[in-house]
Amino acid sequence: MATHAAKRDAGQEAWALLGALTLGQRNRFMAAVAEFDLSPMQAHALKMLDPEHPLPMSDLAGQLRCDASNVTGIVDRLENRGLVERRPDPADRRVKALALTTEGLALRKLVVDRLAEPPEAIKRLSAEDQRTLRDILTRALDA
Amino acid sequence: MATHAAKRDAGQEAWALLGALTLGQRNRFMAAVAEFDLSPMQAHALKMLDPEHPLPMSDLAGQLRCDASNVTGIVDRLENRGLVERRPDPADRRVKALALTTEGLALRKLVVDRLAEPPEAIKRLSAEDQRTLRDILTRALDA
DNA sequence: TATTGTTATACTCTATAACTATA
DNA sequence: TATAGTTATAGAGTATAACAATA
Repeated sequence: MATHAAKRDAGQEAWALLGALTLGQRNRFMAAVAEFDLSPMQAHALKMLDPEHPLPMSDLAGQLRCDASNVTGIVDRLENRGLVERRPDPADRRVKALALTTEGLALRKLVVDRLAEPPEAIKRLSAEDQRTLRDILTRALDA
Repeated sequence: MATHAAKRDAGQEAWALLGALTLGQRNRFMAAVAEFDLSPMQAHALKMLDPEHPLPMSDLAGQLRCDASNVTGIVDRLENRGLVERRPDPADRRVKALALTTEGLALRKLVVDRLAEPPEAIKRLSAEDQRTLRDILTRALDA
C-alpha cells in the first residue's frame, strides 16, 4: 500500500502529544496558584522576581511579555498583600525596582517548588525514559 | 564527593525543559491566533467545536474548563463574526447547540493546521529523536 | 426540583494613549 | 527629546449569584 503525504510524521505526533501533556498540566498550574490566592500573572511575576537583586518594573514587563501599564496593576496587588515592595533606584530616580519581602520570598519558594515538581505523567516514566527525554529536550532547546 | 538529596533527578530536569519549551511556544500561539483576529479563548472554542456535530454550550464550557456564564460571551463574539451559530436542540429545548458556519469551518481549519505544525525546536531534532520523543510521550500519557 | 443558558456584578488582564517626573 | 512609570479607557476573560425557560 502506497503511503501518502497526509501521514503525520513523528515530529507532528510528538508535538501533538506535547500539546496534550501541557494542556493537561494547565489545570494543575491554575489549581496550584489558586491555592496560594494568586492569579496566574501574579504567580508568574513572583517567579520572575529575583530573590537577590531588585528588578525594575520595565524589566518585569519584558519578562511577562505584556505592556508596562499592566505591570503597575499586577505589582499593586502583590504590594497590597505585602509580597513585594517598590524601591527607588538611587542611580536613576525614574526607576522603581521590585524587591521581595520576607513573606514574598517564602511564598515564591512555595510556588517555585510546587511547579518544579513533575506531574504524574513524567514521574511514571522509567528512569531511563526520563534521562532520554531530558537529553532529547536538551538537544531541541540547545540550538 | 558525596552526592546529596538536593540534586535534581532526570524527571525534574525533563519537566523544567518542557516548561521552557511550552513557555517559548506560548508567544507563537498568541501571535498565531492574533493573526486570525481571535482571542486565545475564542481560538480554543473554535478548536473544540466539532465540524460534524453541534455541541451544546454546557459541553463547550466543560471542555474550556470555565463557567457556563463565560461561554455566553465567548460564543456571542464568535457568532457576531458569523463563525458559529446557536441551533435549538429539538430533543431538549433548553439546549442550544453550537454549529460552525462555512466561514467558521474554514477559519477553524486554518487555526488547527497552524497549531499542529511543530515549532523549530522539534523540527530540528533528528528523525530518530523525533520518534523516540513520540514514543516516550506516548508512554507518559498512556497510563 | 433540577438543568440550560442568560444576565448582573465585580475583579483581573490586556493594549493604547496621554500624562509625570525624571534623564 | 527620550525613557520609566502611572493613569484613563475600553475590551475580554473569570467566578458567583440570581433568573427564565424547560425538563
